Amino acid sequence: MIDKIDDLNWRILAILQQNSRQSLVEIGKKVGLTPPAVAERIKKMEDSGILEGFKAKVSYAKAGYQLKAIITLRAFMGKLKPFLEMVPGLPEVTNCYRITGNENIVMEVVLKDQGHLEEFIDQLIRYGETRTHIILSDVVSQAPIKQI
Amino acid sequence: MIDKIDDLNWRILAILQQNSRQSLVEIGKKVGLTPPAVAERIKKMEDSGILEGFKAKVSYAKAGYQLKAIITLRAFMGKLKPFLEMVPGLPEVTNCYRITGNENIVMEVVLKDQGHLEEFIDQLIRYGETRTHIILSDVVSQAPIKQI
DNA sequence: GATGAAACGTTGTGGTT
DNA sequence: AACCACAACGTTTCATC
Repeated sequence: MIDKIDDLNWRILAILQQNSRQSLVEIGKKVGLTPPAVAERIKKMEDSGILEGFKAKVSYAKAGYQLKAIITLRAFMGKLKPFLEMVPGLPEVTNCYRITGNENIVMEVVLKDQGHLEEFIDQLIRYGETRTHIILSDVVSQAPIKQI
Repeated sequence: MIDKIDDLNWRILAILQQNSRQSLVEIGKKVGLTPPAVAERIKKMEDSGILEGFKAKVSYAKAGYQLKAIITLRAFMGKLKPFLEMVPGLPEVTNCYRITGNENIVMEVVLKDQGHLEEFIDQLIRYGETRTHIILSDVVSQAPIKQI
């Protein structure tokens, strides 16, 4: 397996992060390799775990989720574990992290409307104290990972 | 253009969000359509903006970013606009949102190590007061959007 | 990594419901 | 309007160098 990423692979990663639906011919032209060489490099990066997958990005708004929010949770004593087991089942939660600091959890959630937000927060109050921040706009959204 | 998503399209979206590198033949088998019918549905969803794109997911850790953090910023008077113009140029910032509440901004950042984190925070102090939370673990990560 | 051939997938046309 | 069948085209993959 490979562990360091060379410049050519960084360029391939940049291309695939921007748009993964390009043919090996197109990618090869951009980086100066033949299609089989590109295919082999992509396969090796998948095998080594650098490339975790290829996913479609769906518009939250067009899918009917008009509201996004950041919610932090400060779990009650003994309620963190039940929360961690329950949260992957919530369809509204797109990201959830355990964090250091006064709060234990931060979540990014998508919601239909304010009523939906209210219902969602009501589900959480038995696990801990929440703080909600409505997202007004995306400044940076899923920026590609760049070379250090 | 289409504005509502029918059940068949939701199933196609679920498949593409899980793995966008499946052939039209495979997708067609799963949803009970022929490849041209699947292709036409995907094209229409792209045209209407429901499908925003196809992107490769890269491992932060394997790319050399050992640390993730959530940083909130409470911008100083007159410093929010300069910050919003500057932040898309920071390679460490993968997501950045304007939010309601006491803080104006929440960011998700990737970093090499603690020294890198320190340097990064130092860049921000001229724009406002920051609060940093190290991410200990991912509980939910880029969950697919589901049907309401 | 390149080349060339075979296998496979995608895309367009025409026709059906 | 949405889908199917089939053919033409492009892409991926595999053997060999």
